[in-house]
Order: sequence, then C-alpha cells, then structure tokens
Amino acid sequence: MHSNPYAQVRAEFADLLKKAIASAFREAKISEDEILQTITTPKSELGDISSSVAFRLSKTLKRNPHEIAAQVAKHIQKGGTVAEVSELNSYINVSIGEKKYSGMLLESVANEKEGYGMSDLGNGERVIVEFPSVNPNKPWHVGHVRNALLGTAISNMMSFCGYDVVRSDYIDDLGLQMAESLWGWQHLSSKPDKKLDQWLGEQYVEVNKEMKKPGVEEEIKASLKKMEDGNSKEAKTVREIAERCVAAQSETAFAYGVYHDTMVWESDIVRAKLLDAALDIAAAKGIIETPKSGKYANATIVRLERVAEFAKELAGNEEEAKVIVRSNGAATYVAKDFAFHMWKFGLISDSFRYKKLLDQPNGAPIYVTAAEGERMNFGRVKKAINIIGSAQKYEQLVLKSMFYLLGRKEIAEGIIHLAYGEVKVEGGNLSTRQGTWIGSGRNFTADDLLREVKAAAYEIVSKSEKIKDSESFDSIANAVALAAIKFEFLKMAPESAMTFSWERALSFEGDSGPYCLYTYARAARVLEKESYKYVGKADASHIGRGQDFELIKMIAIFPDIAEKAASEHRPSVIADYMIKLASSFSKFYETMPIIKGGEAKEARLALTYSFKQTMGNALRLLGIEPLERM
RNA sequence: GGGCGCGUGGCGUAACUUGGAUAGCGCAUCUGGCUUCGGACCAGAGGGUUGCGGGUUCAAAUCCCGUCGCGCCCGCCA
Repeated sequence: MHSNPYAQVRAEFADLLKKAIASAFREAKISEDEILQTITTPKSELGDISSSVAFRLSKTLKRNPHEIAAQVAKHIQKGGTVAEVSELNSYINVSIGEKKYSGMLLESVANEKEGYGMSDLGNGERVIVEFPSVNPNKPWHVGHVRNALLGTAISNMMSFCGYDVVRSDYIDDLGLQMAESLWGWQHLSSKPDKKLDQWLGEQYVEVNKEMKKPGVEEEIKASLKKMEDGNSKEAKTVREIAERCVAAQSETAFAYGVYHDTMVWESDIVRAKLLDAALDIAAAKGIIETPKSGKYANATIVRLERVAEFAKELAGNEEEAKVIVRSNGAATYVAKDFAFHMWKFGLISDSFRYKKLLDQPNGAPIYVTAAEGERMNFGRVKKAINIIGSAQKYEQLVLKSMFYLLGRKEIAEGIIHLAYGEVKVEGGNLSTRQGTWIGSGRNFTADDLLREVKAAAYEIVSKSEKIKDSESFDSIANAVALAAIKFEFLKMAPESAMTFSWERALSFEGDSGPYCLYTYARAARVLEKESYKYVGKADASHIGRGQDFELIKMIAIFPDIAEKAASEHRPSVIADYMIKLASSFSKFYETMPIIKGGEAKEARLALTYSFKQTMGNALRLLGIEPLERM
C-alpha cells in the first residue's frame, strides 16, 4: 500500500467533524463524503486544513453559518494530529501538530522514495495511449512535440497511478500524403542529402506545388490505389520510404526521451484483415449501410441521425451521414480507426504479427506490426487515450458513437480523445503541406527547437562556476534544454491553443523547467556536502512553524496531485504543483539555514531530502530527468 | 444552418470539471538583498469592473440563459 499522510489527516478531520456535527446538532444530516468535499487547504495564516461545512449545514438547519461553525468547532475533540481548532468567517480551521505530521511525512517519503506519490487508482487496468502518430513523410514540428510530450507525460502519470500502460504509435502509411511522397520520390528525386524526414518534408511541399500542374494529381491518385494492394511495387516502395522515415523520426523521438511499446502500421491493419472483420460486425449489427442510390450511392455510411442520441453534437450537421468506405472501395480514416479500436478493446481477434524493431535508448524494446513475426498482446484494454488535436473532434466523436450503436457503452466511454489545442506560430498555422513549418535560419521542427534551446542553455552552463569539468557541459545543456521545452509545453492546459514563441522557449527563468531543476540541484548539493543518508527514522522535533512546515505541507499533497493529474489526464496539474513546490523550497532555503541549522540540522536535512525526492518524482512524471548539478 | 473550444493586469497564464475566505504565478516596469548551504534565486511595490448583460445562491472567474469577439470542425482529403 502507498502511504498518503495528507489523506490520513483529511480523513481524520472529516471523522472529527462528523462526530462534532452529530453532537452539536442532532438533527443535522450530512454524509462523510459531503464533509470531505468541504475540506480544503487554506492560506497558512488561517490554518493547515479547513472546512466550509457550516455553509452546507445552514440550509437544512436554518441557522446562520457562523453560529453553526462556532458550535461545531467547540465540539471537535482535539487529539491525533489535530492540535488547534478555530472558527473564522464561518470556516472551521484546524492547525495540525507539526511535529507529528512532519515525522509521518518524512518517513513516508524516505521509505517510498521513487514510489512516493504512487497510488492504486488504476487497479492494474490496461490503458493504451496513442501518440503522436505523425505521418511518415515529414519531420516532427513543434505541434507534434506538444503531442508527443503530452502522450509521454500522460503515460507516465497513468503508470504511476497503477494503470498498465501500453504506449502506441500509429503509422499512417496508406494515406494520400504517402502517395504524394512516392510521386516525389519517382519524379523529383530519390537521393536524400540530409536527415530523411526533413528531406521528405521539404520535398512534400514541392510535390504540393507540382500538383497544381495538369495530370499530376491524377497520377498520384492512381498510385494511391495501387498502394492499397500490399503486393504491388508501389506498396513496397512506399513501405520502404516510410520505414526509413520512421527511423529518422525515431532519432528525434529518442532525443526527446519519447518512447513506445508498439507501433501499428495502417497497412498492417489492412493486411491483417482487421478492417474486413470490423466492417462485417458493424454490418451485421446494422450500424452501417450501403445505399444503392442517392448522394451516397455504393458508399458505406453511418447515418448521423442514428448517433444523435449518443452525441448531440452531431445533430443538425449539414451532412446526414459519415462515409466509412468510399464508393470506389477505399476505406476512410474513420473505418481504419474503428477497426483499430475494435482491436484495442479485444472485440476482434488479434491477427497482428510483430517484430522487434530495436531496443530504444531507455533499454525497452519497441515492437512493430509486420507481415510476418510473432503474436503478442498489446490489446484487450479497458481504456484508450488518443492524443489527437482538437481539429479531429468530429471524427473521434463518430468513432465513439459507433461503439454506442454497437451497444458497447463501456467501450465508447473508454475511448478518451485528449483534444489538445493546436500549436500555431507567430505567422499563423503550421501546415506541413504548405511548408509553414520552414522558417528562416531555423525551422519550427522538433530538431531545430532542441538544437536552438540547447545552444542557449550551453551558453549559460559553460559559464557556471559550479561545473568544473567542461566535458559535462554538453549533456547538462541538453538536459536543461529538454527540461525547458517539456515544461513549457506541458504547463498549460492541454485544451488551450498555444502560439509557439522562440522568446519563451529560450527563457530559463520564472515558471520554468530549469527553475525546477535548479531547486533540485541546490538540494542535491546540500545533501552531498553532508553525505546525507536517511537513517530509518526522521527526527521532526525541530520542524517549526515557519517555511519548513510550509514545505512539509506542500510535499504532503503530492500523492493527491498525482492522482488528480492522472484521472483528469492533465500534466499541467503536475507542472503547476512543481512551481509551487520549487518556490516553497526556495523560501525554506532562503530563510532557514540547513547545514548551519544547529539542533535543527538533522530535521532540515531530512526535509531537504524529502523535497529532492518529491521534486524528482514529479519531474520524471513529465519526462524530465533531474540533474544533480547544472 | 449546426457544433466544439477559448476570452482573466501591457504580454503569457493558473484556479472553472467539484461555487467558498483578499483571483495565484511568470515576463516586463520600479525598489531592496550575495565576505554566509548554488542569484537560473529571494523579499517588496505598482498594475484586475475575470469580454459584456441578465439569472440562481448566504456566496459566482467557476453554474444557468443571452450576447459579442477569436479559433477550429461539420469532404466519397488525411
């Protein structure tokens, strides 16, 4: 079991409140759950933990809240960790016995270490997280960075909270964009002179210009059709280009610390006949139909009016149906995604074959779907989190609705579209087609972003007096740069659109990743100077009522923060907490000498150790590696 | 025509799901702090009718209705 001292105290307070309410007002009716909901942590001048329960009770008791709060406060039995009870503005405020609570907390952190903050929220349930699914003919741009970082952080958070997480990447190697790249390969050039993803991305922009010339688009459409036959020459060439591009993109992914367990290729979904199986089931259940005449003649469609009861957003659309399979027999993206989700939730038998692609730099292997190979089990999940931009809400809604129509409500509800806001750049939208990701001097690509930020970090690191050996400049600058980028992308709410700015990306001050790293490194150095080792029991008798206890309280809420972040799929909850934690440590550090703390030295070292451990755990949730020195 | 998201000091944002005490933080501006554990820091100042108008409530940035502005989506493109 994971310990959570804050939750213990909150439960204790709730219990005391319940008893006090019962003895002060016999007629009061309020559940323990309702009481728990009224409990918050107020500003420290007011108390350590507080309840607004009197406001709730005032309705049923028909008395003013101030009077109720005063009465309840009077009836609270002090003891345990509850040291003082007071009433102010109808709130019941409690101060906690700081020494007892601090002892509990320091011990918990020291015992659990990397596990401090973990929970069993997920109960071992399997969840598949899909990201960033970049088309295999271009480099990652800053929008893909946001996607990949969100996916990584959410995976980490879910895993930390007891889910069995499968990190999956979807490679769309059958789309129009691949046919375009094939055309470029055949007609423009097949001799890359730079990193292949970058080169293909640039060529793709050229192909889009060429497409305006007569006949070109027809040629591309024709080869798209040929690609769908897995044995064609076109299919083989495309797969080869795509595989080489994915290898190049993986260099970027690894540089960012983005890893996967499995990579599913769209052509393998078709090859493994998942599509046929999925459509058979859908047809048998009558959720799709193929009209013989009219607007949708010979296409396979889902009628939107049928799903309107499950997704009211789809009612009143201009189109009355969503095409699943085109009249020429080509499946749309929704069809493949539907089949893929049938597979994810184990509704169709798993006919995928996998081969090991490589061992990633983190040591874990990545398995890709392939024509031949072994069977594995990455599916049969309870939850599927799809990290996809908000622009695709409509398709994701149709997808969900199809499962409602199948009568599988639990699956529909288990499909979670994490609709993150699109990333724009100062000039406007990022378009791979039009090439707006290409800048002057530096592109809005993941590679250039990291290179630029690292260069800026190197400037600062190389001037640091704290780092003696110049050989470590590079790796430290790299780590600082990654921390800066990751924090910058993850600190804001996922659903809000963001405008990428070089100025902000290159800043290492304020609410930033480097600030969090910095406080961690500071703590590390203090502990290192004292060769600090936790010795089994924390002596908290010299924790007082100053910034030391403020820091204790901040560390104590980490398990709750981690749970909230995981259950809401919001890494920004962690980032927000990290700033508060770092700031709290800085205040403690400024106001209370640690090594020269006299009698309080041991307790403060233990506190510094707990801070470092907690900050380290939080950093890792966002995919940021802590640094002992910077 | 329908739908979704967003709107918070000059700029970037948090809190909104679950209403609660003086709307939190960063950048920028101004002031102060290193012979003392790491100044990528800390302390302090100024700057807000939370787009606007109603409503619900003891209590609204938060919930409801309306309205305006910005972005996105509703293709046999992906």
